[in-house]
Amino acid sequence: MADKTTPSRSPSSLPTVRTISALAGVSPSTVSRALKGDPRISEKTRAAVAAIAQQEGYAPNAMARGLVTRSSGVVGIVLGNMENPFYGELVERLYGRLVEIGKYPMLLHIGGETLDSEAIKPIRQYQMDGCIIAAARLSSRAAETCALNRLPMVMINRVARIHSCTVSCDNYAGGMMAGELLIDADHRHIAFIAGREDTSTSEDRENGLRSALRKAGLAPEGWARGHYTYDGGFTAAKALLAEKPRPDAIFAANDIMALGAIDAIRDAGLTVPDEVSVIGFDDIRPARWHNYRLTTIAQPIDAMITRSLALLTERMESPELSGESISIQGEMKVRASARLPARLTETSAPA
Amino acid sequence: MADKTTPSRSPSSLPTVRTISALAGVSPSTVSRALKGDPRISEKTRAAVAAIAQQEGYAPNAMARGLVTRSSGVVGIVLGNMENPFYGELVERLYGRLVEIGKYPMLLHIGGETLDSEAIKPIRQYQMDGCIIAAARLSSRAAETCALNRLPMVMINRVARIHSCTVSCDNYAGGMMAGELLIDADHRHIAFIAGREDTSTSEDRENGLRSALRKAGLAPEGWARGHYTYDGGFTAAKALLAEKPRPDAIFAANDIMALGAIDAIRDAGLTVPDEVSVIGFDDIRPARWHNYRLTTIAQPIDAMITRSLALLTERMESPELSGESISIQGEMKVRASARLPARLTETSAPA
DNA sequence: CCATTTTGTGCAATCGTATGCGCAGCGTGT
DNA sequence: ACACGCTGCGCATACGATTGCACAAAATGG
Repeated sequence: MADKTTPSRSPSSLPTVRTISALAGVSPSTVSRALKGDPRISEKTRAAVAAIAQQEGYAPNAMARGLVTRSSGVVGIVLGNMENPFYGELVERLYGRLVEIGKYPMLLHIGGETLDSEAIKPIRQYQMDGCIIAAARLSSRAAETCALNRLPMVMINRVARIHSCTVSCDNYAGGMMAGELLIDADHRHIAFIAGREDTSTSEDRENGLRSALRKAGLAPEGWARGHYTYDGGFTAAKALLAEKPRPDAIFAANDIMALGAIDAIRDAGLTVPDEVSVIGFDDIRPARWHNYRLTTIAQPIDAMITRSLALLTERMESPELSGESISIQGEMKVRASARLPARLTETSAPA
Repeated sequence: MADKTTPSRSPSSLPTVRTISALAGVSPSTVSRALKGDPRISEKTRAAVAAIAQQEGYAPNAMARGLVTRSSGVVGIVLGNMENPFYGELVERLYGRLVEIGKYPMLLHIGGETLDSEAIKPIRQYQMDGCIIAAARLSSRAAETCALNRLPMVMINRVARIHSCTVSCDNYAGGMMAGELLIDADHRHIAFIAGREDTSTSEDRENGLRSALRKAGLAPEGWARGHYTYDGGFTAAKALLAEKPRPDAIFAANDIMALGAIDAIRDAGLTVPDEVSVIGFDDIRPARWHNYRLTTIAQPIDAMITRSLALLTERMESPELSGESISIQGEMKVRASARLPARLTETSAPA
């Protein structure tokens, strides 16, 4: 009843390479080669096969292919806490760039800080081609496993404890820019709201600020932890405002905390930036909202993605390449949440 | 040199079922059965195999397994515009629930409205077990393909044009609740900010509002489109405020537009809720921010996920099940952006 | 016109797992 | 003691694509 070329299966079943080869009157190998443009296949056959494949809506089974090529076309991605819109923006843009290079993103983890070996299991099970890790770190056992398997991997916004690739914004320079802007505007009591403990991003931004302060002969005044959340930023700012002398400027390690800080300042009956200036980091979309108009250092998301993917694809071709760290300059976005230095205002406000 | 059980491969290579079977002195089939608890395997062998597998860090290759079982363990997810924090929250929670049932989410699309057949290609290539589509719809060709392949699929917050599953908040009831609250608080000029064209969510919420207005003998006043974005909500509100009579309340089809509306109202020198009340829909996290304290109808995200996954898993077992639509009641969160009805305030404000 | 290269295609093995079926070995009933 | 059923496990094949190698046909050179 069922001949060899069309084994008896439910009619809705997907076409396989055999279906196409039967229809085209060639062997499965020829179909496979034709479809991927192997130069050994004549142009005539290639066109014929392509036409039939197109018409039948054939697409090679990724699992079968992955089994033999040992490359699944899947790259894992792990994201930070989704309360922070930064990761939404990141994944949105990252997604598009990945499919452009023929890779599909599988979610490995969201929102946790440290990935244990359980969390990275799917990497092995699905033989992922690579992995992009934003704002998380690996447990030492997990890192070991990845290194052992030579998994191409790039961390965004966290330095890895193992020898691997890192792409980040130049957090130190960003912190310095923030500090300089505040100092230029004659702020003398500058406080800092830190992110989560033990995160290089927060530490680097803080160190940048401190360096600017030191250069100006100032000491840091006021420090609180905001855990990278809105509520954290809010309560941190509340605490800072209660100190004496009250800070006249606050630099938060990320935007979402900065927004919390602005709300806390206003909640305390003070105005931004007249009584307290606020600067954030990231340039998430809410930073542009009319109510906030947050002055901030924008992370160069697109550039970071470009570099990340370059590092990744290089290593997918040559796994022996060693780790590399790239840091890209951020751009200061001057808005309304921080008082401007006199030299900037005098031209725009001649009255 | 290389014996049969350990074919010559790079030393870092992953253990396979053969590795384990050789170590345990049993056949590969026994290993496979032992690890999935086949009752035909004796307890003793099972334990021995499990121990070795554990020690070697063995995990079955998902692609090889998927190839024969015709089920990949992957479910596709498509998300709406990530400017809206709602989808960040959704994916964060959805992710956890999926891994609980042993499925891994692969991103299929983000932010676009209509999925063409190109976009759903990975569904076939990776033989996905199912698909969860939030705030998007399928082109008719794409829908056809899915139906043909009997792909279990559930749409969140959009009704499908084909016979499939839908889970959504009861948008009509939600719109009505919003309307009733505003009317109770003696608002008489109630405007609406719509989302994107042709989205059932926006239309249902609007119809709910209209129904409440009708019941109170009121006509809707003011209508503008906000495209489900902050900026859209901002400009829509600006336009509405310029109309005469000026609306004394605005109901926006989602929170992000409502926040834009609040900012527009304040930007116009008016206060919320004294001069204009605002109600949103979703209960995204920024709605709780101190600056906004947005009164809104909360989407029951967890319940929606639960029901979605139930529909999905049912259909993964029995693909012949027909489509089903579930709508779940939302919960009104009364905050500070809408004036309260007298009956609610008199007890709490006895002065 | 024959030998040799080039070009295009097919055969068959392979990737790692799952599973129908067969087959030992053991226990049990008569 | 013999037949029979039951338990526990292995053999072999299938899943769908890729790819090294062999090989036929066509092109080329002498």
